[in-house]
Amino acid sequence: MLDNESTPIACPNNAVQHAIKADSKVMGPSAHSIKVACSNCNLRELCMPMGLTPGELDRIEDVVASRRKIKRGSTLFRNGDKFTSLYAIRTGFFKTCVASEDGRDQVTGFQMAGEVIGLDGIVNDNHTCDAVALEDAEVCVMPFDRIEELSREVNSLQRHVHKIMSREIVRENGVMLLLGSMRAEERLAAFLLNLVQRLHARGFSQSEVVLRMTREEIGSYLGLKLETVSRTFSKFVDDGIIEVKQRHVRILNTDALREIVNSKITT
Amino acid sequence: MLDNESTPIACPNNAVQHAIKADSKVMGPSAHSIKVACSNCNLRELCMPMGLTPGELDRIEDVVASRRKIKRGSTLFRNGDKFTSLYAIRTGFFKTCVASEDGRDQVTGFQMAGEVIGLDGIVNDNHTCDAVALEDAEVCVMPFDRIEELSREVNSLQRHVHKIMSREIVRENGVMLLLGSMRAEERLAAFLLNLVQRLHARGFSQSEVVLRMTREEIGSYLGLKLETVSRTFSKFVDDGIIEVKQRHVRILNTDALREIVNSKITT
DNA sequence: CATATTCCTTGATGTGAATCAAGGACCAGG
DNA sequence: CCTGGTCCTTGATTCACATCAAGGAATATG
Repeated sequence: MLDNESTPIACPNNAVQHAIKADSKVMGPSAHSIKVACSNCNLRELCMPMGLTPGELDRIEDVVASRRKIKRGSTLFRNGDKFTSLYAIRTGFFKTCVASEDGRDQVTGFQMAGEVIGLDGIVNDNHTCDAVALEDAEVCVMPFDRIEELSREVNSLQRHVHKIMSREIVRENGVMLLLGSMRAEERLAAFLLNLVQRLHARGFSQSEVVLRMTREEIGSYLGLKLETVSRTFSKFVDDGIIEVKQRHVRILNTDALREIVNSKITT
Repeated sequence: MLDNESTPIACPNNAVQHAIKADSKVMGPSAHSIKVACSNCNLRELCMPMGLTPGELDRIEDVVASRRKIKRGSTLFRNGDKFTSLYAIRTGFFKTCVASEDGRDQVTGFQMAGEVIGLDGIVNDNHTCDAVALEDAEVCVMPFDRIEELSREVNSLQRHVHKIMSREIVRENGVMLLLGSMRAEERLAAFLLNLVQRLHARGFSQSEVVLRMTREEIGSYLGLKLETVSRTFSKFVDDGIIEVKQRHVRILNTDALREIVNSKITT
């Protein structure tokens, strides 16, 4: 439930946050010539090339047209923008959010390195949400035409694209369960567990998180007000489950969080 | 927002509920020989064959392996079932629901004729939700292997499959907005508007709905308790916005419902 | 046809989270 | 270093919805 990435990846676990910097160093100072190399990218086990043979990997590199840097606070795409491409996140952290006509705003997800965003745009050739960088970020731009073209030829890519979309559907099902039936503590516990699980799959600590988003953004995602998020953090601290210092969260008792999520409401 | 089917279809609007019976009559008494003919199906403008040329249409008929009838109350697939196929609904009405380990249950959607279910199963080769028929139903079984195979050859089918998945993602975004930020009245109003809009696209009335689900199921979908759903219905009746007689709902003032959904919370 | 069962409505009461409010910590920029 | 702004915490109060409870309508079943 609530999994963005349910497939755990074997990888070093002692890395500190921000350790994954993809291959920017490898490429050297001529990096702006933008010769993409998925084969060298540290994210290849998580990202688009996942499960491809080396031969197929060569071909998928043609899909990545270019890279794009996004400054913290600016948008990769916006509601209403023409849809052209999917984006694989190389570095950085995004939120996606939808808005209703009357100005209400809902964060629909937080995305990190190796995840793909932009799927919402396919159906109407227009994006229906905003993707905002919560820290300086870089994405691989993958024109959707090319993805479709190549996935007609490379079966495993076709399958992978389908899985990415299906995974997003399943993730959203989990969020619906969360929003529809959980209480504040359960929501926040589920959120934290999901976050560390995904970070862990990228080589980060299982117990430490530096939150990239504000309390208000967490609240929007979880259907809570920022005060409630703050209070619930404080409650967890009082209970000795976590330590919180601003955006730095250390999880002291993962099992306690799991129990909170699965609090059997004996009905 | 909350649209399952945002594309309005030109079709007769004076049909009564249950008018769409696909082509069962056309096929005659030998229907159980199960020779599928999307080309004859009344749903072809909504369903899988949407936007295909006649030539392509011939080929997609090969995708539909068989039909399957599902009695009211029984499941088409269940959480944990092996994923093999997508299902296009020919007749009837389904709900999909996910459950958490501790037994909580969340309806994630209601699906009607022409809609495709089963997408959740692609990512892990297992279904992660239950699909339950809310009335006697019939589906076209489309083995996913075949869909993938054919969509490598028929570009418009490939595109269509992508759009179906993307549409589901966008729909769920809308539900997240609803669950995360709307109040009971707004949720129910949005639900009713969405339902009639989709029924209207199938030739039914814009103002009359026969609900196929219980108050409890509506509540689960909307993140409310059944008593709240009932009370909110009563409130709408008091306000002269709808008439309710059990599961039969007549919408008297669509604009009022729209205003409720867009109730500007001047914050 | 009688009766059980499911589903729905309505009232009374309780409560979790929202709202309102104030102050404090941290950060960026002059 | 100061200063304005953003972000966070905490308390007091309110409110929307849940919960508890009872009865009634509709439907299914023997």
